[in-house]
Amino acid sequence: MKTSEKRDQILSAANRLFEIQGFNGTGVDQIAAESGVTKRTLYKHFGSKEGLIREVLETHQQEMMQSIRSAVLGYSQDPVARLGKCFDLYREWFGSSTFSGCIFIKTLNEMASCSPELSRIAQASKAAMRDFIGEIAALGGACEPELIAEQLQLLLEGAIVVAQCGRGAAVMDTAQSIADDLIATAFKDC
Amino acid sequence: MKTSEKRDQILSAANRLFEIQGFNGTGVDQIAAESGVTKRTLYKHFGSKEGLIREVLETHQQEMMQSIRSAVLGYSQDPVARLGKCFDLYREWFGSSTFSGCIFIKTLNEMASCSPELSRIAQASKAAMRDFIGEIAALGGACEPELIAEQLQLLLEGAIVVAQCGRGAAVMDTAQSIADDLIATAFKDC
DNA sequence: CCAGAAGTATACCGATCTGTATACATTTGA
DNA sequence: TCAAATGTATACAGATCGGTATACTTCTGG
Repeated sequence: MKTSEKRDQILSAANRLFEIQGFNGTGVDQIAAESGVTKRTLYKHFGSKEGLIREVLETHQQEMMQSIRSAVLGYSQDPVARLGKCFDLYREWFGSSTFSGCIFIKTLNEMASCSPELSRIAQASKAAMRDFIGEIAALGGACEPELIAEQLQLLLEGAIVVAQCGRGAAVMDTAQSIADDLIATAFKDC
Repeated sequence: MKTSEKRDQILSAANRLFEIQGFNGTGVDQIAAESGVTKRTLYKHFGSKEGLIREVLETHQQEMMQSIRSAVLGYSQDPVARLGKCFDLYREWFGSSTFSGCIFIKTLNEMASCSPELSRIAQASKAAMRDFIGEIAALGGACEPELIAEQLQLLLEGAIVVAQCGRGAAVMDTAQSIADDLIATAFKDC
């Protein structure tokens, strides 16, 4: 019952507009208009604007993690190559013409004071990505999986911000070179 | 003529509210009320909300860089200690009870689509911090000042985001340990 | 077959938004 | 000293905000 074409159109348009204009900068009317539905339909599906944002974030998180998981796990069996693949995916993201930052960072920056619920979802998304890196490291036999996960997360989040500052995908040259050293260390002598 | 008590009160309240609630989440009425001035006075000083935001960002940038400069340059003559001091300052920032992210990252996330002018100011702020790190490194005789500057910027920006994700100041343990290695390398053999 | 779910179209509500108008008070510097 | 600058107080304009009401249509599955 959760599957509906109109519903997906709304989620897709809302996600796109929130990424470009932010949450408070995007009105419900605009989302309805660009989804090709009426406001009535939108509210039937999501109840409120905050409900819509919640669904957008959760759907985005689910699809993103699934996409990263399959790309990384299918790329190689080697943990070093797998972690490198994560950075490649971020590089692609930054290079895409529609890149305009991370919707979860946006959530923390814009909604933290008015919605603990949305903050929690955003934080959970970041934790899930860090845990995924930790899983890869642990499966590959890293000395301290949680340490390398936190280190790489630091680089990836920093890269998002620096890419937004006008450096684009080029920042990944720097990020990946630091990551290579950290990864090498994480799989040495243990 | 640019110095005025009321003007400073407005800038201070606006800066605080923007950091907590974001730009679109903060109304001019609220800023005026919490500054203890009327909207009329606010508009006499800044012309428009965007004009106010611009002044807030430029003032914030000026005061922040001055504060960091004096703290870092006064702390030691040793470039390694100076760079470490930058990380200490960020750790203090994350640990403060009012920490709620970086106002320039907020600007890029919320205003990029509606104000290239504000985006430019935010990007310039990030570039200024990176250049400052580059200066310290260059003065200290680093092999590649611009490289270490970009590397440390990556870590500092990442730390801001991760700190916002609930890790708080603890993330600086990880960031600083990576930075120590990068800094050691930057000042070795050249 | 037909009932209920899902959608459209349009108008509306009260609140809030940025920004302005009018009229008066206070401060201050040449 | 007195005029300009700066401020207060209040009301208002026009637009947009999130969200709802009414009335009608279309799709779909048991």
